[in-house]
Amino acid sequence: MARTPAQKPAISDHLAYLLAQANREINRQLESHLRKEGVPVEQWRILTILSDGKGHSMGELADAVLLNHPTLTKTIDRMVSDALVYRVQDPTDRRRVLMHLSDRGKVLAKRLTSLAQRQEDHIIRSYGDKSTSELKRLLESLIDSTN
Amino acid sequence: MARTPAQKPAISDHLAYLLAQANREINRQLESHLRKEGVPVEQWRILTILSDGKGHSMGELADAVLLNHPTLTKTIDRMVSDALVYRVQDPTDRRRVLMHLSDRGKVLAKRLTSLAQRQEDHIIRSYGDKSTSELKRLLESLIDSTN
DNA sequence: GGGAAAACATTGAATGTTCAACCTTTGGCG
DNA sequence: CGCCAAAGGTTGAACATTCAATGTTTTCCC
Repeated sequence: MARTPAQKPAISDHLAYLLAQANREINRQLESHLRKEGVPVEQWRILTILSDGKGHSMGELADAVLLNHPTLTKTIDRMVSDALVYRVQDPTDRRRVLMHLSDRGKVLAKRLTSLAQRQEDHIIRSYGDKSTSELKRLLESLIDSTN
Repeated sequence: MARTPAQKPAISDHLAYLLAQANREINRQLESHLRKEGVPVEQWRILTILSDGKGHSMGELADAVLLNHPTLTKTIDRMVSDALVYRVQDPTDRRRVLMHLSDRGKVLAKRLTSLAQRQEDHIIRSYGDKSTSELKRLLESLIDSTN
């Protein structure tokens, strides 16, 4: 009697795998766009978050830019050396440090925004407007469902 | 005259950011499931790919498991030390090395498959069957569109 | 056939990340 | 008040990843 083949679980059926693959691909693309300014993706995220002009604590920042604390500390050390950002002690809570963009940081952030926008446009062109929005919507709701 | 506010580009509008965030979240989940066997996600991928019983070259594997070559070489070194996999020189092309699962590796792979499946089920329960399939479909097509 | 170029995998050094331990400051509460 | 636990951030050592360079083997092509 012919049984349906037991169909090995292909790894590409796993959401975890597809996400990792898509993320890798898109991240590569973004990297290659940001290469013009020689800035790593993580620093682009930091600069973008800080662009709102408010001071952000290290904890907030770490969450927002998807880095864990020690990694962020060291990344920020580098950016301070490059005079892109600076630390200010929070006057109302002296455990906390508030990060700010320097003038140099602001200028760079602006240039990066436009490079990142260029990537986004590129994706939309090759992948489609409709699909892109729909994918974003689903990702947001997936992220929500994990909290 | 009231202008619409210039709406700073929020980072969470970027597909690149949403993908990174979702990937991070789901990867964490998967990690915590695999923790029962103390195996990193990358090794789960390797074991799963090799589970088809065919020998895979390092190059193939690197692509399939989303690692670049030097990283894979070193990961495989560890797995060889743990007697999970072994190298065989390709008889038809002596530049290549074909990777195989050891018996120990096969046993572990089986256990991991069930842990990973448990995560997938968990996602489907909390996020929904429909959304999950739709998200997978969109991710696949995004990945396609980048090649 | 023979020599140059490409493909495959690995290596060592430089770089980046993580884990656990640490210091300081704050908040809670007896 | 005074103590102790928790929160915020940093550090140093262990670990993992990356980049460029290397050694083989194969392919191409004259």
